[in-house]
Amino acid sequence: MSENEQDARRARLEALRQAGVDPFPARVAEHTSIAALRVPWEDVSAEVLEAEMPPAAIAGRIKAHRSFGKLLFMTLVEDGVAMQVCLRKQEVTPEVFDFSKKLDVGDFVRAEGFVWRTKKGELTLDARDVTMLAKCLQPLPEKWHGLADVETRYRQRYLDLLSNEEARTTALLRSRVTTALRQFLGERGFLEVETPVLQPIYGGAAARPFTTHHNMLDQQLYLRISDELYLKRLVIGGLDRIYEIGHNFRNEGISKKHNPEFTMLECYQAFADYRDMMDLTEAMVGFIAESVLGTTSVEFQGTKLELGRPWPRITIRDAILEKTGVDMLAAADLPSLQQAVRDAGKDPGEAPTWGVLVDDLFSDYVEPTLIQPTFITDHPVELSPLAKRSSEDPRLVERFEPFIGGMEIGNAFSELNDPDDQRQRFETMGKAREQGDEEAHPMDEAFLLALEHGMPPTGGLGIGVDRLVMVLADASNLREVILFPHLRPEGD
RNA sequence: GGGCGCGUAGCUCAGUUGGCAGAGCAGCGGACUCUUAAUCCGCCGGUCGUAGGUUCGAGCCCUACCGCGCUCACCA
Repeated sequence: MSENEQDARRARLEALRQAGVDPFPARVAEHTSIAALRVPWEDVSAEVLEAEMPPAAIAGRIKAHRSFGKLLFMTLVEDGVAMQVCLRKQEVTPEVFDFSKKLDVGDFVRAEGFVWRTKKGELTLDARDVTMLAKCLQPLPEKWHGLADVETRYRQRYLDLLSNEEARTTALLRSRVTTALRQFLGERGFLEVETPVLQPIYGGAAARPFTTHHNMLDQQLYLRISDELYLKRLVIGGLDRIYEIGHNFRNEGISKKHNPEFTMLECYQAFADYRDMMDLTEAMVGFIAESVLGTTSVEFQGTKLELGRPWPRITIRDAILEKTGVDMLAAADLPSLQQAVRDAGKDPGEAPTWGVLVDDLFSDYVEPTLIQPTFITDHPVELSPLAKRSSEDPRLVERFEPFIGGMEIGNAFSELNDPDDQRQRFETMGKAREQGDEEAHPMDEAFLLALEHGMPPTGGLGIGVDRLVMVLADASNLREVILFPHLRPEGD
């Protein structure tokens, strides 16, 4: 016979049907989870098991299948936990033995028998009956080397999860992170809310949006680039402590730190400012690390990070001054800042405005050095259209960004609640748009109307959940912590 | 978008100077009552990413394209 493996599996599927066996039954007869079954018997001796013969039934996917003449072993896996099953020809009907011999790796079965221990000491289910739960028609990745092809790991993540322990570990870790996040915020009285993904006007960040269309309304809509403007409306409405964990969509480049859709936590606390949000951020990240890893000390890309509080708080002015010798506040317009940069022996580049040059200096000379958790604070107002002005310097805002591992993992500020100032900021952004800045914020009259109804002093915080998970999972690429990262369509 | 690298059997990978496309695992047939990467014997399995070109002859050299990775640029 020269059939390939798929054909062979199809043939066995047909044979089952011919024999009157449903290869995809709906019901699974009574069984115990493998994890739960192992617990009471893990340390019980072969002699005791032999004498007691505890009856048991388990269900799982066949991970390995080894057959001898009159003896057969297979390993079942259920929810990540494995257990060996054996069939002895003299103990089962010829039908059951024959059926079991023809099972494929990847099939799901239920096995019923007695808890037992082999001569090699392995806890095993000595089966008397085996039934089909679901046929697997495709061969699974090789048992020894697993699945290494990066593209296949992303496109067919289920294979990655099945064959690479690390993929499973990361998925579990990510889930525990969001659980811990909800626990942390819930304990502090924050309410989880949901706001629109489809928005008539996008806002809350500087980014190009994805555009879509509602057919019946004949309305252009955008996939949100941020939840911010809706969450603030809720604060105005008296929901004083709220958060949302959801996807944002930004129509930009893809890199190991950027996916077109990513998970953002945004939370807002009325009667708080950005200092309070720094306290909250430190406590939150520490709590999450402690919850999922049991420690705030983590290894990230070869460096030990201490995520416990307190984190240094450095103004963006001081950070740039320290790394470049340039004082952005002493050189408070574009030409003088450019000159200061040149005087420091560095290239000011093509930055069109003072604020952008500040941002460039920060990105080039400071950001890569922020390995240990650090708050960078007090950004130029020009870069922060939704943040409240600093009472000490109107050129700056009460804003901070937390950095870990050289990555920006969030953004936060004392929220701008002066509707007239907010209108001016929008208008400034409007001019930038006219000058070709596609990422500048569009005017949002509905949001301004909401602000005019009064928003309390409020602290707002956004955390890039994917990047935080990267740090905790020691992942070098965002795609490792996103189950289905965006890829180009498969070519031919 | 630029640069560099990669793409060979279902999976993991070899493939020499351009000279008949290979191994292990998986699969198929057989042996086997304690294996757990089972073992042993036999067999099947290929659009060498795609399309062109050079050559007597291309997995290998050249060109274009597709996909993936790294990196730079762009970008929170």
